[in-house]
Amino acid sequence: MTNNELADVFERIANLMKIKDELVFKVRAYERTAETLRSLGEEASALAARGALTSVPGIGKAISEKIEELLSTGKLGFLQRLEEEVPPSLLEMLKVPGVGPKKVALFWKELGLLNLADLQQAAAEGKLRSLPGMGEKSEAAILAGLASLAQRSGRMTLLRASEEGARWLAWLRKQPGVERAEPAGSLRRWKETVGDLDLVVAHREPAALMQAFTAHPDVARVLGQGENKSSVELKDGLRIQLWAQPPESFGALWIYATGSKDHNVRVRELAQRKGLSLSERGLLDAQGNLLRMPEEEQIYAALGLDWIPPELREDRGEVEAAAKHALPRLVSLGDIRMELHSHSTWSDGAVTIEEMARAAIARGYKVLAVTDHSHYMGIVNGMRPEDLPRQRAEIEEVQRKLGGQILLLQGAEVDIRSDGALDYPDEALAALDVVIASLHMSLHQPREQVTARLLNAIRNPHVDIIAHPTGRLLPDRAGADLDWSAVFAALAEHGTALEINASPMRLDADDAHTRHAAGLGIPITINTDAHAPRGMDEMIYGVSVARRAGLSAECVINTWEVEKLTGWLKKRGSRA
DNA sequence: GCCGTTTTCGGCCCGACTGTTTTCAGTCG
Repeated sequence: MTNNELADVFERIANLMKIKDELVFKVRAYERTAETLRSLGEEASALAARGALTSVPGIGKAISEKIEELLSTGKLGFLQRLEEEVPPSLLEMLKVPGVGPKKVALFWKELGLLNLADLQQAAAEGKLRSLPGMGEKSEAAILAGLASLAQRSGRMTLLRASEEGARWLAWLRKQPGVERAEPAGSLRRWKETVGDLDLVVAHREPAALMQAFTAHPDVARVLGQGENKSSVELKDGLRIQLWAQPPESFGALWIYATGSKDHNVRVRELAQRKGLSLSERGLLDAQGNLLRMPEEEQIYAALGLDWIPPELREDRGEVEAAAKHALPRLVSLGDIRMELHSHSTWSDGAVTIEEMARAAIARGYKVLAVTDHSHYMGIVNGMRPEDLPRQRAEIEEVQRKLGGQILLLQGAEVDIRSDGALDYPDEALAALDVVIASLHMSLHQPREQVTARLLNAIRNPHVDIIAHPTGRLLPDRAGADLDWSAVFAALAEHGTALEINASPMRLDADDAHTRHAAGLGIPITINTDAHAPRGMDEMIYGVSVARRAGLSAECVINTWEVEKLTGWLKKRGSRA
C-alpha cells in the first residue's frame, strides 16, 4: 500500500470514530497519522521494514501495529469491526457543508438515513426539522449544501488560486478603511492545490466591509457573515473566507488564517506552556491582558521563535527548529540562475531557440538548456536522432549571436518507452550536453513495471535528470504509482538529479518526495518545462515546492555557478 | 491514541458564527 492509500484508511477511521462519538483526542491521533503519512516522503513500508515507524512523531504502538497489519495483509481488523458498527456509507454525508459527525449520527439513529440520497429525500420531505437541535433553517441549509456539493468542483491549482486571490485582494484594497489585505491559508503556504481561498484584512470597523463583501455581484451564496469573519460561495463554486482584525492585531490574525491547522495547534501549545494563550486576536497573558501585535514576527518572537516562512508551517518540525534558531535558509526565486528544461519549435514549443534564449536572458538566467522532445509516437513533433546535428548548428549560431549573455546547452527530453527503453540510442545521448528522461506514456502500468522503466533510465550513464517523475496532472489526475524507495536508491547511487517540474499542473516531484530525496543527497533541479517564454514565469511555483521541502539553494543545481554546473555535467560524461 | 525541561498519568488550541436555544452545541478553520 502507498502512503496515500494508508492515509486514506486512517482518515476513514477518524471519520467513522467521530460519528461514533469517540474521544476527540483519539480521533485526532488518527487524523494526524493520515496527515503525517501524506507528507512523509519516504515509504511507510520502508520505515516498517527497519522497525522505525514509532520514531515518527505522532505514531505510537497502536497505530504502528495497524500500519504493519495493513502493509502485510492489505486489511485491518480494527477498521472492519468499526465498519460493522458504523455504516461507511454515512461518510458521504460529512461532505455536505454544515453537516458534521454529530448531525450524521443524529440522522442515522433517529431517521435511519444511510447516505446522501436518504438525506436529500428526508430534507425535501421536511423530516429533519423536527429533530432535536434542528429547525427549518437548518433543514434549508442542508438542502442548499446538497445543491452546492453537487455543483462544486474540488481543489484548484495554485495558478488559479493565485489569480483569483490577486483579483480579490485588489478589490479589497480599494474598499474604504482597509489598511492591509493579504492572502492566507494554503495559498500563502503554496500548497500544491488550494480548496478555499483565505484572505485577511486589517480594518478598524469591518462590519461595512463584510457587508460589501457578501453583497459582491459574484457571490452566489453567503455561508456566514459576522463582524470579524465572513464566508461566501461564488457563482463558479469557489469559496472565499475573509477575516478582519484591527491593524494592531494583524500579526496574530495572519498566523491564524495562514495555518496550517496543525501548525497553529503546535504554536498554541507552546504558548500555553509559557503561560500565554494565542488566538487570532493576539496573545493573552496570565493577567488577562491581550497583547496585540501588528506583525507575525512579533508574535513568534514573544514565544521565543524565529519567524517561520509560511511554506514550512505544516507541523513537520518547523516550530521546534524555530525555537532552536535552526530553520533552513530556504531557496528563493532570486537564487535561480538557469532553466534546464525547455522546448522550442524543434519539437512542440511555440517559439524559436533564439526567442527562448532571449526570454531566459530577460529573466536573468545564465544558462538555458534546449531540451526538445524525442520522437516517440506519443510526443507530437518530436525530434529524431538524425535531426540533432542540425539543431546543434542552430544553437551554436544563436550562441555566437548572443555571446556571453547566456550559455546555451543542447539537451533532449528523452521519452522512456512503455518497455523501458530510452527513445535515443546511447551514441545520440552521448553527444548531448544534458539529457532529461521522463515518462509520458503508460503511466498506469503496475508499480513494478513502471518503476522498472524509471530505474532503467536512471541507470543509463548519459541521463542527468529525471523530469516530472510521476507524470501526474493537478488538480486531480494521479500519476504513476512508483516504488519510491527503489527510485531514491537508484538516484542516490547514480547521482542523477530529480526534477521539480514548476508547472502548476505538475509540481512533480512533490514537496514530500523532494524533501526526502534532498535528505539523501540527491541533486534537485527546478525547471519550468517552458514551451514559450511565458512558461518561464512559472518558476516561482517550482521554487515554492522546494521551499515547502525545506531546501536551501545549495541543494538545487540550477542555483549553482555556471562552472559548477558544467563541471557536474562533464563529470557525468556529458559533452557540455 | 500519543506523549513527557512539571507529568509514565493526565493532559491534549482557540474563537467566530449559526441556529437552536433561554445558556449552548455543532461546525468550521
